[in-house]
Amino acid sequence: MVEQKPQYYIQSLQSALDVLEAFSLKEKNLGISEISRKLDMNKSRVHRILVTLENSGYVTRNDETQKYRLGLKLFQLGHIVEEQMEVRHFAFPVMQKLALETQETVNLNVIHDGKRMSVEKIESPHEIRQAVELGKTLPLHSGAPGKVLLANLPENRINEILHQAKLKVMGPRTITDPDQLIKELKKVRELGYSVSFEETYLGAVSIAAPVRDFSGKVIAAISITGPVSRFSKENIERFIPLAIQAGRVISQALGYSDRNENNITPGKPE
Amino acid sequence: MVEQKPQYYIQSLQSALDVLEAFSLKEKNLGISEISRKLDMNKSRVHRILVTLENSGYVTRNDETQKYRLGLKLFQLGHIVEEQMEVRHFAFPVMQKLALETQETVNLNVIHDGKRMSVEKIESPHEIRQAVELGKTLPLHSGAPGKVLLANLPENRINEILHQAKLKVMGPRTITDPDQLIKELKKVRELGYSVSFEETYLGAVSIAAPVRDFSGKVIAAISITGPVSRFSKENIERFIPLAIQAGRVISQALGYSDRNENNITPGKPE
DNA sequence: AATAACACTTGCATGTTATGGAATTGGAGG
DNA sequence: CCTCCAATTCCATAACATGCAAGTGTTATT
Repeated sequence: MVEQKPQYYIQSLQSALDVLEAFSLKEKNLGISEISRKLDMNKSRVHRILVTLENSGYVTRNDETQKYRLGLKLFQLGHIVEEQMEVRHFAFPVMQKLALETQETVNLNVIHDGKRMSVEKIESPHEIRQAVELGKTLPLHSGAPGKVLLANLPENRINEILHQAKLKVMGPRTITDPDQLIKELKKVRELGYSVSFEETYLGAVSIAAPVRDFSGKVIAAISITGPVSRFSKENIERFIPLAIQAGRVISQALGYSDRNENNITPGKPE
Repeated sequence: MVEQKPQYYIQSLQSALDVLEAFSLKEKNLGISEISRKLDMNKSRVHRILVTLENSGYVTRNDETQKYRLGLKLFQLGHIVEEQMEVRHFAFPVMQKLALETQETVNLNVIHDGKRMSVEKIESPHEIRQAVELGKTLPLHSGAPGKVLLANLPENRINEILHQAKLKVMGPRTITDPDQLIKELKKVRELGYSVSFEETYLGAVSIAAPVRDFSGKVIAAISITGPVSRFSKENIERFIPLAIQAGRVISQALGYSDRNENNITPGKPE
């Protein structure tokens, strides 16, 4: 929304995309006037956009309430995206193994739009566990998977993200000082993994390691998350190499050859 | 595409949606000229649409090949749709039970855009099994789940679908004669289930039963699918009541009260 | 190495068509 | 019955999406 706009681009289409993005799990049902207010758009414009979107199944209307929701066409397109993400296929069996070994929730995270997003998950069998919503986005500066992804971005991108706005406090121990974060990210690059205590959620610990493609670029982060109560010092020390190893196995499946394991292979600058 | 267009609708937006739908699992990577040819659109128009879509993450561009693919924003929106489909949540445990009892692939299907679409699946543990792509659409006139969904549509919709074009042959035994299909659909309504032999795929058998919402309207079909070799007469006779029962349990979870089990409750006309 | 073929990008003039505003209809609540 | 708010419809206007044509770049062909 506050992005710089490319030169050749279509404003009317952008408004329609904004309308789609006005919907969320928290606000699944929206009426024309609501959207109109929320996006500060003329009502007739919103109306016409919704009529067009509905005609192609991007939204559906509930005849009773007259409100709209996101439609099945998005389910369909979303699953095409899901299917074509190669990393998910390679990652899944490795994630299963990791989940079995740790009995904790395992996630695969990627960067989307300057945030991190979970694209695959296996939930812990414990009653108390992290429940993940696939597709939900969280900031990069908070939590182990975010830090792994952020740490391996080109330096200018890191600075952009750290300085673009005040870093949002997500949990009790979110690091919001850019300088401290820069140090932390350096450590993440050197160690090849990241741990976070309650940075994003109260009572949650995460351990994350990078996943690289054939070129060595970090394209995802694999993470183990669970409640502080089960993440004893011993468990954490056991989990860290498991996470690193899992990341490495997926990377190799993607064609990355990890010849010199002690060498730091920085993310390929774009 | 050949739909009648509502009065108040935005052509430029429609073109952009058409561009999105030009992508599929078979054609995941498309260049500007390809799309331009495929949709008979001016190249600069396609270019500008893609720039705008890319800017919001609806498509991504591969810098090497210069081609575009569908982007993570669609994954995200798709998962919102997935989460908010109540029927999936109620259906899942019932589907698990059904899969366990039959050891065959179980699917939940809904109607989308005059076709049937699988929105949830549990695959058979057997090596030889139906492999389902969630989100893929198939015609309603072919296969047990399609017939269950079609049979419970209002009569005018049925006629529309059966007569709008020549019914496509999908498998060795697809029924393409509208009159024969109408008889078949009547039977499906009376019996409360449907069986299909190789109507959609060579060697595949399906059994499907309806799922109703609180109002009695059929909103989904639950199906069991597998290879002819395992669908002996005895197995089919065993599976049919299991499918019906599964559909009934889900319907009840949705608030449908099945007071008179022998009464036919037709789909509520819109 | 030269040339052809093709894909993507850009600029600009044009008129199509998306837009805002205002008026109308419809439904919910008091 | 009246009020309020939401959705729908109409219409005049000019904003801006569009097509065309030229430009750049890359790959294939001779």
